[in-house]
Amino acid sequence: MNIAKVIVDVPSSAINQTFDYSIPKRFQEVIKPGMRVIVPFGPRKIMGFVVERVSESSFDKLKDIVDVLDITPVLTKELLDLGKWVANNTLSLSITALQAMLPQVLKSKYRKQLIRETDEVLTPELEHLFAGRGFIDYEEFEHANISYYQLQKAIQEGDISIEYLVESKITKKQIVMVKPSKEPYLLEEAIMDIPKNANKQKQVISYFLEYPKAVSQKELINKVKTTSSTIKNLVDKGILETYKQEIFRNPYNDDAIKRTTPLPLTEEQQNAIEPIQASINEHQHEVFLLHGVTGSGKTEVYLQAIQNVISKGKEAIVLVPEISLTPQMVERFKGRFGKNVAVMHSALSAGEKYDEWRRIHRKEVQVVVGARSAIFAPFENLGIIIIDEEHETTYKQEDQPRYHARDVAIERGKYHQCPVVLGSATPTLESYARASKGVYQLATLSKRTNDQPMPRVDIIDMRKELHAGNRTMFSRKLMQKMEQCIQKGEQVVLLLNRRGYSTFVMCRDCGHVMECPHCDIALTYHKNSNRLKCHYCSYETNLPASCPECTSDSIRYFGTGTQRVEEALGKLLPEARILRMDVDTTRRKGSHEKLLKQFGDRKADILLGTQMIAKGLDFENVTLVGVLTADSMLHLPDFRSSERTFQLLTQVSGRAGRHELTGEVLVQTYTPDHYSIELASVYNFHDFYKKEMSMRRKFKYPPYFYLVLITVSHENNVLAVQRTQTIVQMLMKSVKRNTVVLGPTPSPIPRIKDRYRYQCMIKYKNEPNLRPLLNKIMEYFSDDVRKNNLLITVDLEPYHFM
DNA sequence: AGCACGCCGACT
DNA sequence: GTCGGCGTGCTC
Repeated sequence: MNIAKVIVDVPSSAINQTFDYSIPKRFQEVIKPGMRVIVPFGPRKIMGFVVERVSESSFDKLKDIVDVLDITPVLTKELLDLGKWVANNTLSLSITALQAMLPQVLKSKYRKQLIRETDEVLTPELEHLFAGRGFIDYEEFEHANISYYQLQKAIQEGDISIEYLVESKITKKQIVMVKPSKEPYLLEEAIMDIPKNANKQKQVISYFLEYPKAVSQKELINKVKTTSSTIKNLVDKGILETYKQEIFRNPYNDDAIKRTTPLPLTEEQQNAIEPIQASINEHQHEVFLLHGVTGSGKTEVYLQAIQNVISKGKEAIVLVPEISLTPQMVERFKGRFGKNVAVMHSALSAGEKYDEWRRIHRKEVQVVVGARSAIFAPFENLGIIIIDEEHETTYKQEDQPRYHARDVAIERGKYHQCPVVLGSATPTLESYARASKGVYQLATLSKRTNDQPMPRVDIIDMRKELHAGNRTMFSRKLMQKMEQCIQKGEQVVLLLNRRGYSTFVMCRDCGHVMECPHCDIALTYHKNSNRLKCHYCSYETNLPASCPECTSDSIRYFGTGTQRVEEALGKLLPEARILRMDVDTTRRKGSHEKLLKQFGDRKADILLGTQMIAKGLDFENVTLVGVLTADSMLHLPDFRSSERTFQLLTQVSGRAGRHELTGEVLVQTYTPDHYSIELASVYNFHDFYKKEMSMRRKFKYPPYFYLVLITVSHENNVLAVQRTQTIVQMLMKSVKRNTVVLGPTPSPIPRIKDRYRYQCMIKYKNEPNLRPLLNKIMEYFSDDVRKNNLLITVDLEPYHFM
């Protein structure tokens, strides 16, 4: 078994296979599948994952593994297999799938160096480049204006050699520790020898007489009220010694979190949790869809199921959408399970993420709460996987590997024979349909735990406002309600559904809209910099003083950005204190929490924001929720737009009246009779489900059909269409009769970064050979991709169509 | 992907 | 003879 099968770190379809290496004697006891190794690959050295150990290879010129990067495997057998599964199911490369399972810092960086091998004089240019040094970075050579030929000759002569290095990005946080280097009785003697005036030094030694254990320098300085120079003096005298110790960053202050105990469950909760507990106890894989209205206590069900899992010595993964992974959310889990919880969140630094990952890897925790990628937590004894807010699209990764965390969860659930719980107030049609068919088990929580009714929702027809002469973006009713609310000292949440709308600049005379010269999309106006920016490439420009088309100077910005709403609101309600929450005000780490805390402390009357305020907020003093433009995403080119609208309205309505005070919701819209808005306003998920299902059936969309979206892009418009056309033809030839192949269609954004984009959509019910077929197509175009800069992306079960 | 190798054409 | 620019094929 002295041969290792290795997946090497080369993201290319030509390299998407294992390579065999022989394991040198010194590593034979060490190397296990799942470890990262360094292997020679052509002239270079690169990182690779050992996936298997075997005793024979069909390749006869095996090279040796040159180094091992891990002491224990970073990937378990299960995760290696899961990587293969992910690669197969998303048409991605094995190496990409494996890398996606690990924290960023475990990725390798590569460096190339030139080594001087002789003392003899080199050419003047090369002498100048080395400037007396024994080796230099290859980059330096590239920047210096020296011909490659010259270097090549020096290499041939053996005067210079090239070295390929593999480097790690790992940074381990270290602190300085101090401890006495003598026995206590010797310390007492040492005190005598300290000069009379060196009081602090004596105090430090006395400290160690009392607590002879090692202590961090920081803490010591704090306790004795001294400085590092005192300690350094004692180290120089040989009385103390310092050393560095690696510590784990803990971004959350666990001790400050109040511990909670399980709450008594309502009858509904009890009914919901019983089959889940049974699945845990009987070690049976099953998928549960927990359909619970906002405020119905889904989290308590999760917590008590996890409690059961922990008590069996097993582990739990909880996935939460990125935006609702707020400190409040984390506290609920840390409050119940304390230090037994790791948190994986994109707001953590790379080092912090690595430390949290290691806590899981070392089996120091049994629970991980995290965003999408936490589904790959290296647990070996999973007892439950929970996906909260199951309908959120952030669970689908938008770049390679394009996996859906829900699918991965179910795959892991099967392996570990444990339950997977999908929770939502507004389940996806896909999941609800499966539950209806009995593929998933459905559990329903229809009542709020505080027994309050859901807040009343009023739909306001904005067309009538316009007819009545109200040109502001606030209806008269909303204005009146806000005023009342603020007078009573209660708070308002205003949602601006900005997707599909942004502030664009248009000439009032000729109608010319400022667009990006590289992408077919309107530029977005940014007020703080007074510049126009493209959201798809890095292009930006100054706001022109006059229209570039007709030179008119009546060029204005339109649309309803949060900044504009804030301004308008400030004029209409000058006495109101407004807190704005959007990408601009929450970019800085921690600012999200700070804003929410301010609002919670009633430092503002109105919280104005985008999607991010729809999720998980729980403020007792909020009695009015206003949705400014409910239909802004209804007209996006996306078959899920009705579903998304329904989900968002339901989620945001749940923000009002969560406590004693009753809440009220006002929904402004230009399409008041659209079924997604009407049915959301009466909390009628069932009728929405039925109506939307009939639409999906009619237009052949999920859950009735599966989808594949192929996007082709190239600088040359004609070439892009032609290649898409070829793909469509290839598909048509091999596909079943009831399968639909659409295209070539220009992408909703037809050009990005000067590349023209075309799409092909496949709708199918059953195509067992689709994956090989798609692989064949990709293979067919591999030359065009390599030489011609053609780009083809295949997205199985897409969630974004732009 | 990233690298070497080799062929070719331009320049001195 | 010297140098740089691509196109091609390989990596255990």
